[in-house]
Amino acid sequence: MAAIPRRKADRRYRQRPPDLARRHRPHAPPRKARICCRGCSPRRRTRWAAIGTARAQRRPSCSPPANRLEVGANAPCQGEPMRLSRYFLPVLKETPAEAQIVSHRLMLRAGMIKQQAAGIYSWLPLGFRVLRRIEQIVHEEQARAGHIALLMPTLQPADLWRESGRYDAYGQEMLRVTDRHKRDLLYGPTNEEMITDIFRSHVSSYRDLPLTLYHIQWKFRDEIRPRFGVMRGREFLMKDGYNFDVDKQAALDAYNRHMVSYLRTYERMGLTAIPMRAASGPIGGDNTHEFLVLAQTGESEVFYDDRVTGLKLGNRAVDYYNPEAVKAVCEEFTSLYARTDETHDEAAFAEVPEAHRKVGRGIEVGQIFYFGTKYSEPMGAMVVNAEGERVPVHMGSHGIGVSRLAGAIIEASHDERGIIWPEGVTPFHCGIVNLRQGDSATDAACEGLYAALQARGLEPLYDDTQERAGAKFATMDLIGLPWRLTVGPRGLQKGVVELTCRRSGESEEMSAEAAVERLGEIYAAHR
RNA sequence: CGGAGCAUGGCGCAGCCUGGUAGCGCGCUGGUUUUGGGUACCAGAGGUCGCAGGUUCGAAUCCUGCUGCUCCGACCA
Repeated sequence: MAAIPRRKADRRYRQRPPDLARRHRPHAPPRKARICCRGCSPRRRTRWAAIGTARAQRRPSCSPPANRLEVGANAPCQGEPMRLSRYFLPVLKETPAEAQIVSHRLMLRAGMIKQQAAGIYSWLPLGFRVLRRIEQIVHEEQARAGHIALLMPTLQPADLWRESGRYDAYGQEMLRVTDRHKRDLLYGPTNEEMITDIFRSHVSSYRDLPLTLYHIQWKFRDEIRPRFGVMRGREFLMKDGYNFDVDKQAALDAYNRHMVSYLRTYERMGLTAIPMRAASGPIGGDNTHEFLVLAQTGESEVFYDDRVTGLKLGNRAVDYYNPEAVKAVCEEFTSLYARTDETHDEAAFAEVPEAHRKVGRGIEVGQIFYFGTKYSEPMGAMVVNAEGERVPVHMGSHGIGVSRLAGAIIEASHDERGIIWPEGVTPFHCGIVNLRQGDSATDAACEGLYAALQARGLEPLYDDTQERAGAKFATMDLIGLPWRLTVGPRGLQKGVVELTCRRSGESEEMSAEAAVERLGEIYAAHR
C-alpha cells in the first residue's frame, strides 16, 4: 500500500523539469518521512541546540554503525596482508628524474604513488593507506562538530553552474566535457552549486537549520602547470563542506565551528596549521581564512608572529554547540598576526615585536569561507524564517585538501633517510624487521609479534623477506613507520626485541610482550 | 599560455656533435656466498631508441611535423 504513492511521487519528480518539481514541493509528501528511518519521529526535528539532544536520544535507530564512514571509496584496509613478502611495495633506490621537491621524491621512492599524466596519480597501496587515514581523521572530526557526510558526483551538469554565473566565470581551469547527447557537463572543481541545489530541493524552513553537509570527493582543476606531485595535482581529493544558516550571525557561528574543527583535524595529523586571513578567489565572500603548514617549500609567502606556532588545542574539550565557547577559541588562534602575501599589511605587521616577527613559506592545506547569499540568492535557496518571511539562506564553504595533505605532512616531517609519519596518519603502526629469516626461533618470535599487535587492533608491517638487515632497515626508514621492532637471534637469546623510534632514532630493548604493550599505549594516545 | 629542456630495457643515465644496426649502473631471474645498517662473485633474461614522415646504400644519431613529460614565469586547495 505504501509502495503506490511512493512510485507516483517518483514519477512526478522524474518527469518534471527541476524548477517545476521545486515549485511543486509544498504539496509533496512530508520529506521527513522519507529521509528519516522508522524509529524516529519527524516532529522531533528542531533547532540545532536541541537537535544534538534529539539525535543522541534516537541514535539507536537513526545512527549508522560507526564504521559506516569507511564504506565505498574509504573502505578499510583491515584484513589485507601486511607481511612484505605478500604486499605490494615497489620502493625505488634511485629518485625518478621528474621529482623536484622532497615530498614528491619520497612518495615516489616509497612506492606510494605513480604518475599517470601531468598532475594525475595512482595511489599505490602504501599511499592509499595514508590517504584513508587522513580521510578517517577528517570524517571523525566532522562528525564531532555535528556535520553530516554525503557524496556528490564528480561530473556535474553545466546548467547548475549557469544559474550561478560561474560556468562562464570559472575559465579554463574547469574541465568541460560533452556527453553523447551533446549535453554540457563539467568535472567538478568544487560543489557550491550542487549542494545549493540539494538544499533548495529539500529544505524550506528555518526549523531545519542550522545544517552542515560535507563530502570527500575527487575534484579536478585543469591547472596550467601542475607540479610538486600530489601537492599541486590537477586531480585531487578534497573534503568540502557547506553550512546553511538562517542569518549572518548563525553562519558566522558555523564559520567559527569549522575553524576549531579544522585546528583539531590538523593537530591529529601531527601538523601545526596556522589560520591566516586570506583572499577569497573565485569562491567569493569577505570572511575567509586559509590554514597553512609552515614549510620552506610552501607556495605562499607568509608573515606571522611566531607565537602562533606555540598555540595548541591539545585535548581540551570544546563544546561545538556553544557558539561563544567556539568563538573564544577562534579569537585565541587568530588574534596574533598571521597573513599570507595576499592580505599582508606592513603597518600592522610592524606592530609585532621584532623578536617575534617572522617571514616564511607555507603550504595551504585548507580554507574556510563565509559568503552569505552569493549562491542562495541567484539559485533560489530560500527558507522561511521565524517571522514568516522568505529569505535566502546564509552559506559558507570549507575545504581540506586531503590528497595534498599527504604531501604536506611529508614536507613537514622527514629526514635524509626518508619519511617520518606522525602516529595519526602512519600507513602501518609499526614495522617488524626479522633479521634472520628462516631461523625458526626468530621467525616464531616475529609471527608472535605480528599476531599480538593485530590482536591489539594495531596494523604492523612485517618484513619477512630474505633481504639483508641493512636493506630492511633502509626500506623501513624510507617508508617512515614511526616505530620499528627489530627481532634477531642475538636479542632473542637475552629474551628481548628492540623497539626503535623513527623520529628520535632511540632504541630500547624489552620483552616482546612489553613491546606490544608499549605500542598499544602509544597508539591509545592517538585515538 | 610565453620562455627553456628532455624522451634510449622497470629506474637512473651514456651513445647523437663526427650516420655503420645499442651500452653502463641499479633493479629483476637462477646459483654460490654473506647475514645486527643497501654483501661479494658467477650465469642469465629483458630494448618497436616517444610517434609519423623525410634524407641516405644504411638513421638512436641528420631534417620536418606531432605527442608526452619536466623546469622558469603568470594562475591555483
